[in-house]
Amino acid sequence: MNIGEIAKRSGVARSTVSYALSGKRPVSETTRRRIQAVIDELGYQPNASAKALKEGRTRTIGLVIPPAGRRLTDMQLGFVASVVDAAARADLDVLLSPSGGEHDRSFERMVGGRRVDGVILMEIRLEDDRVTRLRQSGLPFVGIGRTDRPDEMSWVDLDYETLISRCVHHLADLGHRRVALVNRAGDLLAAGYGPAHRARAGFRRAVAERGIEGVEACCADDARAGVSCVGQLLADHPGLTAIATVNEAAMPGMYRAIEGAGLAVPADFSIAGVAGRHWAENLHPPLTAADVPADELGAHAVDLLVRCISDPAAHHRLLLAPPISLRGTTGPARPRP
Amino acid sequence: MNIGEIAKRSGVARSTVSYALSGKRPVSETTRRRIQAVIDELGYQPNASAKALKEGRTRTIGLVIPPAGRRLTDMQLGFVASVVDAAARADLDVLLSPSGGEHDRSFERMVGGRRVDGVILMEIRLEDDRVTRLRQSGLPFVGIGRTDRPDEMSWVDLDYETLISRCVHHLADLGHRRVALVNRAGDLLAAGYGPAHRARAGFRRAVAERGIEGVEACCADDARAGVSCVGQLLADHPGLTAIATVNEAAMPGMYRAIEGAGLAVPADFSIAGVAGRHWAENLHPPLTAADVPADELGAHAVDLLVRCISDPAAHHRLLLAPPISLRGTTGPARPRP
DNA sequence: TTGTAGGCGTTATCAA
DNA sequence: TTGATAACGCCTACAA
Repeated sequence: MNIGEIAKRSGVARSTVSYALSGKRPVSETTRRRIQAVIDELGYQPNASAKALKEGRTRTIGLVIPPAGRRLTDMQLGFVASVVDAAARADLDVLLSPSGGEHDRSFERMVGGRRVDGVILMEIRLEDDRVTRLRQSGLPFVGIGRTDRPDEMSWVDLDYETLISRCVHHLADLGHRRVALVNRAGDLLAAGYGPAHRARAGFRRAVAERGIEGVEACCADDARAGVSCVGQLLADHPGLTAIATVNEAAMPGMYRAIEGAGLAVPADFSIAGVAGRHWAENLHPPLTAADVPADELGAHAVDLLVRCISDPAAHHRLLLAPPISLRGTTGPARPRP
Repeated sequence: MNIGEIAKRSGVARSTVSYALSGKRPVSETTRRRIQAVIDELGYQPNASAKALKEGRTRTIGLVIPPAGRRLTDMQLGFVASVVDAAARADLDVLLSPSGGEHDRSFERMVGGRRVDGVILMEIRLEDDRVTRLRQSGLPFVGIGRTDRPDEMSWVDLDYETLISRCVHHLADLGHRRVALVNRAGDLLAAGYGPAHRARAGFRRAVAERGIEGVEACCADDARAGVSCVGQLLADHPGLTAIATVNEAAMPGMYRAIEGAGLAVPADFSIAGVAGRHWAENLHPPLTAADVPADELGAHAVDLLVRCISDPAAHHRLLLAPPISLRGTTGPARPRP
């Protein structure tokens, strides 16, 4: 079914059908109705490829997600869901590309084949080939996260450095003198993943500012790694009384390790972190954390991208530092039993 | 950058460039090389819209996911990831549509605008408008899940009826005489969501077969609902000694409620369920469950869809009933303290 | 108020 | 071995 068929059956020219649909030229009420009747009867809808070819835009945005090998965290899932949702509200479709570091066919198809009008890039590294590729392609794009040259692109990001720093200050205020950072996985840190680096930087800064002792550990993104990582920390550092963490996925395991060591939270041991609100609330006990507004982040990213598309020269940035919500996993420091 | 430009700079006709790229017609080695050099230099890649228009196919599949309002379960996330991954392996792109029951613009764009060559439909209801719409459109599609007329479409599904029945039999074998089913959310059941209905059917059948007492409860898909639901069950039914469940997301809460009632798992109380392997393993203690092979399901769906696309007349079906993995949350029945 | 015609970038048929 | 040309379905400038 195409516009020519509709035109023929309505007894008008193809252009008249087109104008009746777009409203860009007045069409008499009678012909408009006749055309509409035929369209309704046959269930016609313009072919998206032809339209995209003619108009030079696809009304589609690309969303580049981490490849499926490593499973997405709850927070990342929140981003994806909110991007898809915000795009749908703006009548934009979303094309997904699971692309990691190297050249990736689906990414290349999306960018090189001009399948999309713009791209949202998740899980950006401090140095990122995909950013380079997108810049040279001229396609508008927005990062959820930023590289080490943040002024050269548009992005929305969480201020992990500030957030972790606030956690440490909060713990120091409660009298904790020996605090550990449970960071993301070691390979992410090694690969130059921004949040892991910036969390470390914020941790070091705050620890120095307060003159307390800081211990750093990397931990894979799952509950079992959390158990062993925190188990090790507790064993190695008897004076440790608190943890600051950005590793959402490992938290259930961290709780378990603390409990397993015979410590009560927050009476004997404190935890503060950065996590999705839903995640923090559903832990037991609910986690004192800076609540990552995943929904907002995705919506903001779509919003910025739409602006980048209409004005490709401009860059837009948004750095969020949500406040810490006290939920009861932090308390006054007390020497460990 | 388009094929005409490449042709001009290579000093050949547009068709020659096209053939050099597709290999559908012999091109002399020298011209081929000359063309390739220009292509490499300019980084040319055919425009996807033009190609789709000409070829009549987009090399894209649509994936219809539940709208973002209700957040996806771990298992659903696994489906999405595996579909995207399997599609990427087959050099297919994935267009996402968050569409629930009613008419949805993004769904309509995808189907009516022929933006995709086929569709994978998640979270199908026993009666589902989207299935009706897809059938009339003639677009090949595969359901992850099936309607109450399963012979009229292609699908992959889990045999929830059999799986829950096996859980009940396993519990009965251990001597449990009073067993509860913790089903998915009540509104899902009311909306005619297949897995919830089939889980109930399997539960009732097995309970009848074993002549034991069954209690049914619906529970929203999150941990806190699990706490209150199981808390209520334990309070209302003192003789209850085991639970069978398909509500993955509520399980952490269910554990918590059981623990809160002073019961140990599996010494005092048993649980068996259906859950993603990753999920079951990461619970504490690890859950005895039929492991949903989410990765396989997604890959199978893509595979079936590809076959449906090449032969639109045929229907393909796949019903999976993975065995129960014993992990230590079920034990001999013992009267509750 | 409506019709005609050209072109978006490709692929494929027909000729050379 | 290669080139000219038509066609995919749509939108829109121009003409009537």
